[in-house]
Amino acid sequence: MAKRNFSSKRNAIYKAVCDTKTHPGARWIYDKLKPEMPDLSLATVYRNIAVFKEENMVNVVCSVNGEERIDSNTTAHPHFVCSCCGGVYDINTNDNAHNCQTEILDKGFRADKKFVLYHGICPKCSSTDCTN
Amino acid sequence: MAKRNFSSKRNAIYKAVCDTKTHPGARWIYDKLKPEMPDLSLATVYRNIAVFKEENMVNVVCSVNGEERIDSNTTAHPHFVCSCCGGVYDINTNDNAHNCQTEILDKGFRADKKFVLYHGICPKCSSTDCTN
DNA sequence: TATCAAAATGATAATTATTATTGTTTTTAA
DNA sequence: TTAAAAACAATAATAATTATCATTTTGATA
Repeated sequence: MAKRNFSSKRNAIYKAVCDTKTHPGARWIYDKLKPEMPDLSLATVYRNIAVFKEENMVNVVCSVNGEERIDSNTTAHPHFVCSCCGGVYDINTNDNAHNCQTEILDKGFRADKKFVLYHGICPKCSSTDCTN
Repeated sequence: MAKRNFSSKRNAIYKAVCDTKTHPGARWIYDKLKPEMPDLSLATVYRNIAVFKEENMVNVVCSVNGEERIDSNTTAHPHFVCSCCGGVYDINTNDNAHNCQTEILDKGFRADKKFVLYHGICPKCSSTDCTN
């Protein structure tokens, strides 16, 4: 019953997700790894993201322009998505409620995850008058 | 400078969104209206949803299986998405933070919307041992 | 009411993210 | 070493969304 080791591809994909703050999508991961791993297939990136989801190693924090963005930090924390550049950021607020996983919900609803997402303009786009 | 009236199609689409608690996607709206409006095009549904978004008449509350789900109630309130059936629900909690639009965010981040989303199993799927 | 430009529409092609398929390679456990 | 299971690359298929374009509807105004 030894835990199965990850394949080298899977390890590289997971590491790429862990090593970035971009909350990447599949394409970003693929483009990042492809140069150093020329035989990587985009399908493999998608397949492994699916595995990571099942294993609760990542969460989907939002979709931006139809693309799912994931986070390897699965502890509850709020995110900010820039409606200009599409960037996804971790953010600090004075609201601690996003840490609370145990709110009492309507009778019969059993939640296992909670996501808090802000929409707006990020600092970079604010300063550069981004017109995306 | 009189405000332009909505076309009959646009009115029907908006009414369909307002009249349901399903937090529908484009396809749902189309299937709902098509019988009584046989010349309705799916493109028109998408086009008008885009207009409603621009005019802040609807919010996208989440994506379920790659499909955007919208809500005509644009006041801040939390949602629950069932990972079994894909249903999206309004939900009550003992957390009022989701009503607070004015949290102090990290320096330079300007939020204009906040979304709170729970993931879990809805009452119906809990009781029917849904295996979707 | 007739007219004309802007807006909206239907039909459908194009785009794009994601998933499925298939044959091959790698990994695992004995 | 070896056979089965898992993972893989390549690519086809699927499905949501957007773009195109010719036509129709709308609304203001003459």
